[in-house]
Order: sequence, then structure tokens, then C-alpha cells
Amino acid sequence: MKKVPSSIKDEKLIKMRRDQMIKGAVALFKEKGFHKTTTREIAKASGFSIGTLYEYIRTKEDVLFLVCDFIYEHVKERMEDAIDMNDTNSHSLKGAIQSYFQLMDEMQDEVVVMYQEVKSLSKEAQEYVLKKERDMLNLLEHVIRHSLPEPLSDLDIELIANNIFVQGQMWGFRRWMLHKHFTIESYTERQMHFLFQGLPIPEKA
Amino acid sequence: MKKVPSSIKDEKLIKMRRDQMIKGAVALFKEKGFHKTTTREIAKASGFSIGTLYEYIRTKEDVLFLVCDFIYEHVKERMEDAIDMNDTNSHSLKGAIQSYFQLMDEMQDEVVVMYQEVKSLSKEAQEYVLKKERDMLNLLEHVIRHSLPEPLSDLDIELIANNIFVQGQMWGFRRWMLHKHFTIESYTERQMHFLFQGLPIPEKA
Amino acid sequence: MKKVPSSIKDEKLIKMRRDQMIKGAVALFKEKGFHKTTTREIAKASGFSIGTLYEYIRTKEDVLFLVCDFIYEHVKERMEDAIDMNDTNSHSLKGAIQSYFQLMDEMQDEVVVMYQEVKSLSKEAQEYVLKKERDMLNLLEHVIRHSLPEPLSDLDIELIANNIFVQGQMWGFRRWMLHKHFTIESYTERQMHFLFQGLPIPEKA
Amino acid sequence: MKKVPSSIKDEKLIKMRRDQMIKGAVALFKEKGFHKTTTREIAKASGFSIGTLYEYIRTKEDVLFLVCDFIYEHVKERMEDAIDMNDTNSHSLKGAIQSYFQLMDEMQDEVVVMYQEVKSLSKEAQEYVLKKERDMLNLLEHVIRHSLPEPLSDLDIELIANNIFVQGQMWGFRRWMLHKHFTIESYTERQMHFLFQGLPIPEKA
DNA sequence: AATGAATGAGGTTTCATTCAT
DNA sequence: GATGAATGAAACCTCATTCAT
Repeated sequence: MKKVPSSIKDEKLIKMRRDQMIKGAVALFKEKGFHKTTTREIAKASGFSIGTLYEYIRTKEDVLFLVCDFIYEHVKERMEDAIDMNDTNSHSLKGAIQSYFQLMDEMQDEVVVMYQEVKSLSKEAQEYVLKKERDMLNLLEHVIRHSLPEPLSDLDIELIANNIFVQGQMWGFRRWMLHKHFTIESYTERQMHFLFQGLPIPEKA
Repeated sequence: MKKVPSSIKDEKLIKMRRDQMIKGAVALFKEKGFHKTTTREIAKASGFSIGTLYEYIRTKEDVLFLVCDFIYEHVKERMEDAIDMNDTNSHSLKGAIQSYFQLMDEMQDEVVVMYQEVKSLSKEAQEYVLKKERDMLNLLEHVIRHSLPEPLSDLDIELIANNIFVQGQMWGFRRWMLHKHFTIESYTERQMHFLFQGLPIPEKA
Repeated sequence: MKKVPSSIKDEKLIKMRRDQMIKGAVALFKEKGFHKTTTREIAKASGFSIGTLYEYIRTKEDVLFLVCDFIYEHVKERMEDAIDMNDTNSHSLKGAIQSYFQLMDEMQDEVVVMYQEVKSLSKEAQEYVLKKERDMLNLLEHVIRHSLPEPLSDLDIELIANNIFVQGQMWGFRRWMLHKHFTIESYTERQMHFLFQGLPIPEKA
Repeated sequence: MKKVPSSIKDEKLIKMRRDQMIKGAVALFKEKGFHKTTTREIAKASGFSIGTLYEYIRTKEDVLFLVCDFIYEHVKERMEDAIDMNDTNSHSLKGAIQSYFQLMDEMQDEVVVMYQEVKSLSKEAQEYVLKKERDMLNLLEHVIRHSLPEPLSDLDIELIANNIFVQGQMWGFRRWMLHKHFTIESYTERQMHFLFQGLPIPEKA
């Protein structure tokens, strides 16, 4: 759990400075991507000098890790808040999807950044971060499992969870396509419709 | 749409050299990403010298463009072959999905590369490439429109086309998750099942 | 000869802190050399903070000076103790050599450090420190001059003094070679043997 | 034996450029030491750009290695030339010493540089270079062994070889002291005198 | 007197691109 | 047409030093 060492002792300060850093870095990464962003730009956007930046991280990759970790953690927390694990009520799946899609709408930029840049992390860091994605999928799977009248196989549950997860992200990374004709509300409504309804069956298939 | 000038006259040679280049580059980009791959590595993997590489492109970004363009073009062509635009038969949607998923399985590496690196292209190049994505979606939309017994709204058609498109790509870029429990055949079957069937409805929703 | 100013008033404290500093620094310099040792490491090894370090010195080079000066001073003092300037007894040269070699054995690390790093001092500091080397040589020269039955020329005396001086240091800086087959005692004995005896003369030379 | 890889293919060119490099670097190292010399200065002194420098080495330490290796190799070769291994004639030791001291006089700067900076090499490189020192000592030992009328113990031979070796270097690294009153000729003559003659014995010791 | 966070000049190294052969 | 040596801007990172607390 201990990650990204710093030469600064004051933990409060570390948190504060790193928050500044993440904020600045997300903005830059969104605009030009991780690789085209220089450490000096990150320092500047964070409001301190290059020397200070390196008091709080060891390498440029640490910044990316901090950013990814922050986003994943944030999304995960919000999902946990939105989903009542004890509520097996049948509405809960719809509610969960709605909350999740809403969140994806709010965090579009972050999600797109994260989405494109995780591959630049070291294998180790990637695994650490992906663990949180797994957690979120488990959450979704749990809701799916307990919200449906008829039980689904574990495989089907996994598939549906993945579909929902990706459809949430789609709203962000295919915005150039989807935002032309949809609002997040209409998008949510239609996706939900087809999720439950399916397509009109061709023939007797 | 003349793109990527070369100082070489012989068009045949250009095509040949660029094919070598694309093949080498895809392998490298898959492994380490566009930014971490050097032009020298590309030249080496392509089987010629750095000097020769630059006889066939102007900048490193040209390589990326060539790669993306090639992949999109290839996928597009294969989809056009697979889909008979005149066949309004009701089975055609299923057939199209099957062909497309099959293709995505074969071209996993290419698709993942393309998927991660398009954002590194210039806005202009991105638009050029994305145009081909638009074409593919149109293809899917056409099939959807003409395969279903009941007509869907244009918006719904667009949404479904996007869903199918992304679910095909998912098979590649979420392989770490999906390939554990699915083969491309079972994946296709279950996705198709839920596409038409939907989930068991909770309540009377 | 007031050297290395400090912003601290309490002279006792200065001496104490600087002793800590020298001890820590010698260990570090021995291990990684002056240039690869950071001021922060010196502070840490000395048991106080970087801020405090700079209360007792002005620049990093001051630390090196303090170290070199300390070592030279220490060696010089010990040599002065060992050599009774009034004792013109013929044994005194052997005694002096013995004491000096013994000292060089005890202070190997320090001598090696000093030996390698003096050149990193400013010309001015170098001269100051080398002055003490001159003093030690004078000491040796004095003993040589007054211990031999037949008088030697000044030049010869200087040469012999230098030889002895360097042979003492050799024990430290060529330890990888000499310590394999010698102890300080056998080394002293053999060196002394050849110093007085010379080699078996080839021919009638 | 293969050491210090280069991205240049033309071996002739590598040799040429590295010779330029060594020449430039020795001058700089002599003046300011390895650590205070920047790679850009080395490039400039070598007569090419910083980019070119790095085509012929991987790291700054490689330059130091090249320099040390060159010097050791050069000295070794010259010693091998000077010493006829088959000549067991009694004069050979004197001749060898004379040649060696002469060489040390010519290569003063190089020897001093090498002497001070070997410690900055990696352990591995140090061992590689020190191997050559061992070879030179063996050479000296051989001559000593075969030039003396009375046989010496192996230990004594080793000791004498070391003494001669260091006395040669002394002429360079203690020049501030020795060059005041000696020329290389008189230095050689007196050192040789005491080597064979020893000191006038105090008492009957 | 002691601390340690902040600074930024400057060091090492990489790599896209050019051009003479 | 092909080659690969040369270039230098620019990237990442370090660390001696300062100064407010």
C-alpha cells in the first residue's frame, strides 16, 4: 500500500502538494498526453519549481501513477457510495448504472486520460491500478447477481458487468460520436432500455 | 487524399518498403507503444537503415499514420467484404456481427495498437483516420436498419452500432479480463444472446 | 589562520559538531568518494539536519577541508609525539619509521581518503594542508640527518624522507596488493631491511 | 576483452574518434578532474558534438575507462618493449628501471590522472584495469628475479617491485616536491643508488 | 540553534532528423 | 536508392544552498 516515496517528512504537506500535482497533471495529460508533457510543465502547472516536484516523487512515471491511482480510487469510492451492498432490491441495478454513468459523465476527462495512459505505467504499477478496476467490476457483478429475478451464470454476469463498465467509459472516449445526438440522460435511458429489452428479434431466432 | 510524400519515385518500391515498415512498427508499438519506440528501432525492424526509412517518410508521426491508416483500411475492407449491402435478409446482422468479431479476434494486436495510439496523431490525421471508423459504423447501421423486423429510430440504430463496434474491440483491449473465461466463439454467442434477448426483467419494468 | 567560518557562536559546540561531521564524512568519502557524497548524506551521517550542517560550514568543500586538515593534523601530532627531536640516538630513525608505519596502519582509511581527495580542494586550501605534509617531511629529515653515522647530502636526505613517507602511505593505498602477503610488522621489517641493506649488488656495480 | 560498445559500425572510425576523445579527456581531467569535467566539455575538446560523443560511448564513465585503459595499456606496452625477458644479464634491472622512470617522466600527466581517478570506475572496470598493473609488476618481478646474483624470496621480490613501481609514479604525483631539486636523471640515479646501496648502517644494527 | 521545504542552475543522456558518400 | 555518422535541441533528474519557521 505504501507507494511513491518522498523525501518530504510532513505527510500533510505531501498530500497537499500531490493533490496540486495531480490536478495540474490531469489538465496537461488531457491536453497533450503523458509523453508530450514535460516534468517542468507539470511543476509549473502544479504551482511549484522543478526541484520541489522532485521532492515529492522520484520519477516522471510516479506522476502518472499518482494520477491513475487517484482517478481509479476516486471512481471506486464513488461507486461504493452509490451502491448499497445490502440492498438486494430489484431496482438497485438500475440505480447503480445510473450513478455510474453519471459519474463517468462528470469525470470524462480523467477517465479518458487514465484510459489512454495506463499502458505507460510499469507492469507492476499497472497491476496495482487494475486491481481497483477488478474491485469495481466485482461491485457491479454483485449488484447484477442480486437484482435479477432469474439467476444468471457467473460467466454471463461477468460479461454483462464488463459491458456496462465499458459503456460507461464509452460515453467519455467516444464523445466525438455520441455527444452529438445524446445527453447523458438520454444515453443512460437508451442503454438501459436495450440492456433489459434487447433488440426486436429477427425471425424466430 | 495524397498522403505522406516520399522522395522515392518508384511507387511499387514505396508500397513494398512501407509494408515492411508497418509490419515492423506494429510489432514494436504493441510491445512498447509509439512514444517509447525509436525511429532507429523501426528502421531495424523493417529491415533497412535509418537513412532509408527517411526516404519513405518525413517524420516519425508519418509511421504512426501509416500504421493506423493501414489497420483501419484493412478492417474496413474486410467488413465490406463480409457484409452484402444488398442482402436485407434478416440473418445478415448476426452474420455481420460474427464476421466482425472474428476479424477483431484475428487483428487483436493491431486493434489494440490503433486504439491506444490514435490520440498521438495530429488532429488532421486523426480526422482522416476516424472518417474510416465512421464508414464502418455506417455499414453496421445499414445492416441493423435492414435486418430488424421492427424499425428502430436513427438514434437507437447509432447507439446499437456503437455498442457492437466497441464490444468487438473490447475482445482485444480487455483480453486480460475476457480471455480467461471465453473463447471468441462463446464470447460472440453470449454477446449476441444478450443483444437480442436483453436481461431478465426485474419487476415488471 | 582562522579558517572555515561558522554562524554559531559557541566554540565548544562548533568543535563538537565538526567532529561529528568529520567522522561521518570520512566514512562516506572512503566508501564513495567526495564527489559522489551529497551534503544531505553528510548531514545524516553526522546526526543532524542539512540546515544545521550549513550552520557550521559555508560550502561542501569546507567539509573536505575540515576532513583533510583533521587527518593531516592528527598524523602530524602523532608523529611529533613519536619523535623526540632531541634524541639524536642512532636508533631513533628505526623507531620513527616503526611508529609512522604503525600509524599509517591504524589510519589507513583516513589516509586513503585524504590521498585521493586533496586534489579536489581549492589551490589555497591545498597549500594550507600540504604545508603540514612539509612539516612531517621535515621531521623525518631531521631524524634521518641525526641518526646516521655518515652524513648524507640534503638532497639525499630529502629523497629518503620522501621514500619513507610514501612507503608508509603505500601500505594503505596499495592494500589490495600488499596485505595479501604481509602484516604491518613484516612489511615494516622488510622495508627497513632494504632501506639499510639495499639489494645484493649485481656485478661489481 | 570486448569493452565499451558503440553504435558506430566502422571500427577504424571508432578507434580514431576514441583516440581524439582520450586526448581531449586527459587534458581536461588533468586540469579539473573527472567529476568536474562535463561531457559537453569532453565532446568539445574532442572536436565533435555531444551527440557524436554518445555514439562512441554509453556513459560518462566509459570515457574514464577508455582513458585509464589507454594509459595502462600504453605504459605496459612500453615496459614490455623496454624489457627483454630473455636477457638475464645482470644489467637488465638497471636498464628496466631507467626505462620505466623515463616513461613515467614522459607520461606524468597521464599517470597522475589515472592515479587519482581509477577509484571512480566501477568495481568491474577497476579490476580490469588493475589486471594490467599486475602484469607490469610481474614484469618487474621477473627482471628482479633474474638480475640479482643472490636469490631473493618471492615476498622480497614482490616488495621491491612495488617499491620501484611506486617510486616511478612518485616522480609524477609528488612533483611539487621532487622537481624542485631533481631532474629525472638525477632522481633515477639517486634512487638506484639507494636501492642497491642502502643507507649507511647506524651502529651495527 | 535547529530544522527541512523550496529552489533552479546545470549535468547527463536520448533521439528525430539531415546529408555527404 | 541506400547508408549510417553527425548533429543539437530538449528531456529528465540531482543536489548544493537558502531561508522562513
